[in-house]
Amino acid sequence: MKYWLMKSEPSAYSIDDLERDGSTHWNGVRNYQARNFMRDEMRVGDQVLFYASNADPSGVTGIAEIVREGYPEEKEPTWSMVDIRFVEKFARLVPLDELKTTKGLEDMVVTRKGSRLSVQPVTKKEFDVVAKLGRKRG
DNA sequence: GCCAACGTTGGC
DNA sequence: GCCAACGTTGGC
Repeated sequence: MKYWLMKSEPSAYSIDDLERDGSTHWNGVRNYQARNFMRDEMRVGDQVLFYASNADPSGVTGIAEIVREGYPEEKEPTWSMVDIRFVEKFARLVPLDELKTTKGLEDMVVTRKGSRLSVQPVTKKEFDVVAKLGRKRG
């Protein structure tokens, strides 16, 4: 099983929207590297850290899961999408600041300066550390 | 809203 | 194939 981090601006689509909808199509990704992860590497059951970007503060807000593997967008088949479903909303948002200073997360892509990749791989260890932080009441 | 850090496009 | 111009992302 693989682990991922996917970004969304909460003004566009938040963890609350995902909880309400149950599942959603993850379309609109227009970056080749991100597309290739979705098209080639995601498998049903993979776990996803749901990240709120451009937020106040930005950070991880919960967990989702891949329920449909990469398939082409209808109007622009160059691009791919996956389907995800809601798994869990964290007890608290884990801010980017905290990710940067938490031991064991030094190599997370999202903590690197200038990392604009909206779909990123994370390790199981990183996933577990973040999930533990999110479940802890702050 | 600003702007640095990217990724993409297109002229040459 | 280079690289300047342009567009976008996303932290702040």
